Amino acid sequence: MEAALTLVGSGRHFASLGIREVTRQAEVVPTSFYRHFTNMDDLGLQLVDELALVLRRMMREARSNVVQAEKLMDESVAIFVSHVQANRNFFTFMAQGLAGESQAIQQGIRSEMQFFTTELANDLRNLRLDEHLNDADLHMTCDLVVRTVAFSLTDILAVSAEDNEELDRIRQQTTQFLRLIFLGADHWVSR
Amino acid sequence: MEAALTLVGSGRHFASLGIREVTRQAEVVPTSFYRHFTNMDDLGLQLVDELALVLRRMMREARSNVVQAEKLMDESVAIFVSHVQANRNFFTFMAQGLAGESQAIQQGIRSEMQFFTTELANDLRNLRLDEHLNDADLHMTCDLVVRTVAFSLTDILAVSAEDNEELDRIRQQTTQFLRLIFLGADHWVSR
DNA sequence: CACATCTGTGAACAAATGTACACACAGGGG
DNA sequence: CCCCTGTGTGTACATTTGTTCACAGATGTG
Repeated sequence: MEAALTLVGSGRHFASLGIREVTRQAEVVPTSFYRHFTNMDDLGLQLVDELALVLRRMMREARSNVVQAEKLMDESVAIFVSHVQANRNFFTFMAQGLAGESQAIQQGIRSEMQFFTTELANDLRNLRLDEHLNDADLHMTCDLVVRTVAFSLTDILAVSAEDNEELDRIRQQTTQFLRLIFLGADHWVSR
Repeated sequence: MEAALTLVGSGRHFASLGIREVTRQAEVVPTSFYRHFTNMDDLGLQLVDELALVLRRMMREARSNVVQAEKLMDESVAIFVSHVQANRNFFTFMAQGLAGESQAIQQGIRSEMQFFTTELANDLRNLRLDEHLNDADLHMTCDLVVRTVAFSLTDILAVSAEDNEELDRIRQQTTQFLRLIFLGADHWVSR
């Protein structure tokens, strides 16, 4: 799995990886592959499972950093970006899987995002933010937020990890997106 | 190119297609491939060029349908969805390329989206909407809109083309996203 | 008509791929 | 101590792949 991620991180697309290629990278004989996976698809699914862990760790850190609603967005975005940097290959895999991977993998990533959305909605409820929104509308808002952040993934991954100038631009832009969304949510009238 | 799109439409990922595979689908001998392309990457780039045409056609139709600001969003979303249906394979290719394809292809799709964003901003200016926004903020808003619609692509492509019920849900959801964004834009204060 | 340009064909080949099988060795539980 | 289970190895083979080359028919232009 690590070998697959390495290859993905080096510009290859997961869907185009072969068994032999992965085992070569893992410095293991091709036959060994079948000891752990039946398929490349199988490997992908297990990667999704690990990805879930990465996301949960990120969520935990974001939650523990809630100091004030004021800086909430800037800090959350910053945490997101730094986690992407720290797990670049994982997130590259995720970005690739958002649209394109096998049915099952795509489904897995998608449901992970849904989970994330739900958790975010809960958190906002607990923080007593956006109290004028009913559950459906709050969920809708969070959905849009998660999508927006997920999309910014492609921006982050498109720039080299050291280009701090550009990274800062992305952070700023993403924050602005979120600000715009929540501003809309503020004035949203639930029916 | 048509053969490649067909394969992509049938669940394969573009990055995993081989020359022989494509020529087989095209009912042509492998050697013929080199008469037209040097690479699979080359083929992909030419697909991006054609994709640009598809997008422009869609934009034209959306523009000609501007009747009133009231229904603008619903109709634009409807036009988008119907174009995706009509060019399913093309849009599948686009969704795959948003994150994952070779550097050049990804870059191509990305710049096509930027073009789209700029055009949208121009249109809104001409319609005298959101006049309180400065150019930068209007562009930012349009960027978010385009991203949101692009993301909904993955939703549309994930459901079968006949599931009208689910499609309607997606249309409705996307429209709501846009409504939320523009509501935010309404109250945005440009500095 | 002659000619150049495009596009497609067939045969060929070295390289790589997925998968199967029999075997080896390590570790831990009975 | 023995044996079972998990993991890795080496060999093997039929398929598939990318790419090459020389050749053939169509096309349109002079």
